[in-house]
Amino acid sequence: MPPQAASLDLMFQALADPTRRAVIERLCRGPMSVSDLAKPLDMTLSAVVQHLNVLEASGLVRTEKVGRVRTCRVEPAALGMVETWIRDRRAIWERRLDRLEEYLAAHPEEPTKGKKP
Amino acid sequence: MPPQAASLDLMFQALADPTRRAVIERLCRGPMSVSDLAKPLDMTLSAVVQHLNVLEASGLVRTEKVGRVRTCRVEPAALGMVETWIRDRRAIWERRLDRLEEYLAAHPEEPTKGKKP
DNA sequence: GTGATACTTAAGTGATCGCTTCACTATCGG
DNA sequence: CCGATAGTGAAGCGATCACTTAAGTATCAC
Repeated sequence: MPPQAASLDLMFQALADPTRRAVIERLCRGPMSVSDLAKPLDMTLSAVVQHLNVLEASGLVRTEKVGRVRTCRVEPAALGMVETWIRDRRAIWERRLDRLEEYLAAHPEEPTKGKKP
Repeated sequence: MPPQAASLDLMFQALADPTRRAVIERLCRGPMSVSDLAKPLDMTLSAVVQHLNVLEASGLVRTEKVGRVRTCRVEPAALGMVETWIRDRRAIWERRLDRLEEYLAAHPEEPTKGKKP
């Protein structure tokens, strides 16, 4: 799989499932095999593997097979992409707020279309 | 709708769709009516309203109807929740990396289970 | 009032999702 | 070699998704 070919779509999609978020949380503490990841999850190994495929396709998780065990680890750069998108939106929103305050400071006590008695 | 009753599930789900992310990007620049939001989107007004329902249910967007026009705006606190989740994961991952470096510094040139000839 | 505007609601459709079962392949330990 | 372990692949199934069309309601401008 190409390294940075992952899209925000796939990442957000992957993060939308609680099972997959739980997998990521565990992998942030250290790499783990598929079976170990599956142990606390209340579903078949097959289902876990399918979740892992989604996570890997999104770029959030990278896996490597040695012998018969596939070891999974998080790809922090991918999480960083998501974080960046959100931070950028917030920055734009905050910049807008600043301009609004500036405007209100420049036009104090503007009547705001006061109602007629 | 209850104010902070929104879940990460719904937020990530909402953000997983490119149309909905585009809506959020536009709303970060300022509030907008449903029809204005719909104008550049290549789909029916009905479809846009459905996307907005998803966004509002997730807590990412708040809307208010005055007369016959519904005005939509982003809810930055919700975006903050998503950002926090990601930042927390990254923090855990980085803390782990630090411990690893510490360990490697304390045990320099550890043979790493050298292969027997 | 009339007519246009701004949604709203319901029903339907084809695609994708999350999961299961079952059968299968590879690898390791002894 | 054998049996257990670790994972793979495909088919199927009910639920949800992202739309559409079509018909409705409420508000505004005149």
